[in-house]
Amino acid sequence: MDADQAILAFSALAQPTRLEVFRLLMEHEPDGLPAGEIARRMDVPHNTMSTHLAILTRAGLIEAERQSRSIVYRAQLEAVRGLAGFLVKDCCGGRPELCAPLIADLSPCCPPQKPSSKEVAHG
Amino acid sequence: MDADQAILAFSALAQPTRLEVFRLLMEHEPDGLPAGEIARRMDVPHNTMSTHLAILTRAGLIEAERQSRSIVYRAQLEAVRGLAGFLVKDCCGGRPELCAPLIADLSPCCPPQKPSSKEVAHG
DNA sequence: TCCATATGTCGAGACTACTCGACATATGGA
DNA sequence: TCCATATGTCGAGTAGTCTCGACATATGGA
Repeated sequence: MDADQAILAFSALAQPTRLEVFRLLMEHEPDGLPAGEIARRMDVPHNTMSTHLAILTRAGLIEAERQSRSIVYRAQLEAVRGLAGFLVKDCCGGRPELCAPLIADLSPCCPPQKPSSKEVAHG
Repeated sequence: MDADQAILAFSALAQPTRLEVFRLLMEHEPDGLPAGEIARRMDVPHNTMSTHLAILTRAGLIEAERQSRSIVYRAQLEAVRGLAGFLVKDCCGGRPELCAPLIADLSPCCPPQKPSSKEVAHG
């Protein structure tokens, strides 16, 4: 993930509809959702949504695959990894003392156990 | 970090000059840099830079503090933590199996070792 | 007060993004 | 081929962003 790619990703996520679409597709991993279904759920015209989906795709955050008449979109976990890595690693810059607490704060997000309740305490 | 705040942060970082300024200020933690120095280093007019700095500040990514006649800007590590957390935790959505590998990829970025010969000095 | 330095704010032009109607393309079925 | 469904592309209007000259504000020194 270089700076140009990061800017593409940041731009793509800096728009309410697209951010919600991305989160929606994250929830629907690994099955994905067809374009029409996404547009319906977000209450956005299909052509407007098509533009947003193209921008997210160009940023590498989602990927399209045709399934019969539908085109199913899926979130790209690799992109999230790359973008979060860019944010955190970039801050390191040879200075782990800055970066370490950032990662330490992320780790409790995914404990090696199944969460029974939805509580996520941060702060 | 809620969605609105995340969008502010993504928008702020989705611009080449601002992304570079943010990285520059990360390198200069915890001393920071005065606005004029930032503008000079980036070869950008001072008023243009002032606008960019205001946007980064409004997004919570940096903070200003007056020191005599200068206004010194510093990166906010808390914001990086929040944004990276939003990216990764948000992907969890009650599904640690998605999130865990993302964090696992970040961890080796900051091994628990001290920087040996590379002295970190502001130049 | 006056001046120099340091930074912020305003306004306008150029550029870009968002939206959506209209049309085009692609698939499946009869 | 014809039709219905599903999605993409184009064009135009509106709105927002980026940039920078000009001016305003804030600090320190004499």
